[in-house]
Amino acid sequence: MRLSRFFLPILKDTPRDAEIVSHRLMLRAGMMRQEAAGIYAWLPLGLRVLKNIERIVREEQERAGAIELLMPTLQLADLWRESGRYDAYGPEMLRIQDRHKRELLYGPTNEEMITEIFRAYVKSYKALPLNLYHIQWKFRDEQRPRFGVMRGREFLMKDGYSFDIDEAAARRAYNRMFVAYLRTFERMGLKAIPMRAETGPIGGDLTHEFIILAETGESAVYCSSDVLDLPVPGADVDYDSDLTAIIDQWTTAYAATEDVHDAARFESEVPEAKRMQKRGIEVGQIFYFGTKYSDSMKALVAGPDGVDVPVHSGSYGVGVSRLVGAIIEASHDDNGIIWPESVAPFKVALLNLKQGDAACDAACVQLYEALTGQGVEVLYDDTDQRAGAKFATADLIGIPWQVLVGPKGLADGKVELKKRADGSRDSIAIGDVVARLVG
RNA sequence: CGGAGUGUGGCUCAGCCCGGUAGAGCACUGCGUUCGGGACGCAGGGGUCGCAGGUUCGAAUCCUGCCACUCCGACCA
Repeated sequence: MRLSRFFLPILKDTPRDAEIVSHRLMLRAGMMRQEAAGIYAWLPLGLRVLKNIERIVREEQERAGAIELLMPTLQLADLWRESGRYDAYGPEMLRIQDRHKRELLYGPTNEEMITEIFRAYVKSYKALPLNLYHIQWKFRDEQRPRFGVMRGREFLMKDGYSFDIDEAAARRAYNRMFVAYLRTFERMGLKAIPMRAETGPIGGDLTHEFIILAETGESAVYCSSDVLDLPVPGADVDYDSDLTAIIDQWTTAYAATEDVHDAARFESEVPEAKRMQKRGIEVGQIFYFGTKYSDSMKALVAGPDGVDVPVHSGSYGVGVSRLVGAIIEASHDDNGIIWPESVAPFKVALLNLKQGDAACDAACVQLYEALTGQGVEVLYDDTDQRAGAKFATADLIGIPWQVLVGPKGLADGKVELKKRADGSRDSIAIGDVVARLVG
């Protein structure tokens, strides 16, 4: 992508309404624009990041055996009356009426709808286990949206739902998602800690929140520092095997959100030097809630003995849009965002330090074509801004690699390769650039 | 929902207390000079001063009501 043809509305000043760093940087980097409280338009740069996060979530869900579908944003009120949540949910649910005066709602979550879909088709234990997920926009009319995309009213969420014949099988499904989540967040460069948590209105008795430690986090959390060093399962993890050992390893050390924190236990179990009392951002949550919805909504399957039993379910959420902010909170410096390569909007920023200089222009075009030809996503700054402004922009939007092409280096056939994360620079021959950046 | 604030050009703000018909910087347009860390000069364009009432000869400024947004708290699959 040539910057001169891209849409990247960088801001020099920090918008007044933005308090926390991720919100400020997202606005300054031209990633999104606020349209109303807690409602944002995703601009091209922000959308690229959002899509990359989505892709990682999707890949890890598929790896763990979950199957993607897509449910609508609007749901019928009657469906929610079946589970009893239409009245229970309260004013956070956005209620809408269509022209026929039918009551609809903009979905805050999808347990009811997925249960309705499940019960319409699945009648036998032989079709189980089943895990269906989608990545869809949700709306919760928060009383107080804040922190940019970290707590919006409209947000993109991956929500998945598992269906099993009994509790033991459902717990295996829960464990698969537990492992998938560890992998998902690690691939985004995040250290997410699974913590015991309260179940909330969705119900259930087994749940973990995946928490990123950050000063700007919304919830107080308590954990042993031991959880920081645990190994995340590799891509070769066998989801068909017994994952209990991994789960035990990750749930042995103390880690709890404020709601379920037990101060006495914390102090007796965790040596003082290892006690961490921090703030955290919730980027995912998994629940096992048994037959809560299958009972009320009559989602029954026949077991091996031919008798219908309510299916055991869990739900598994990842805050996709929230992750954009969370990653920035975890990875930035005074100059701007520092994207992990896996989610970066572009891998390489190609900076023409003297636009209009024949040699620089030619070298940039050559590099641009060579890199894009190899499938590398390049943002080529071919604007007539001064070099300093180009550096500032590239740093602000956080692209992992910067290739600096200027007359000084070019005289020796060289360009500089700069790494955003640590600012290190390498002077390398033009011919070596592609090899350095591919693979 | 309680408390505290803020609304003036695309962005950041000044002007308001003490009423006289709107400014600066950035951004944008044109020309020129510049060009390896956010350039400079000259000339331009762009604003129902959140909305509605009221007071006044006259309101961005004073009064009343409303709306929006932000922060703290409560709340938060």
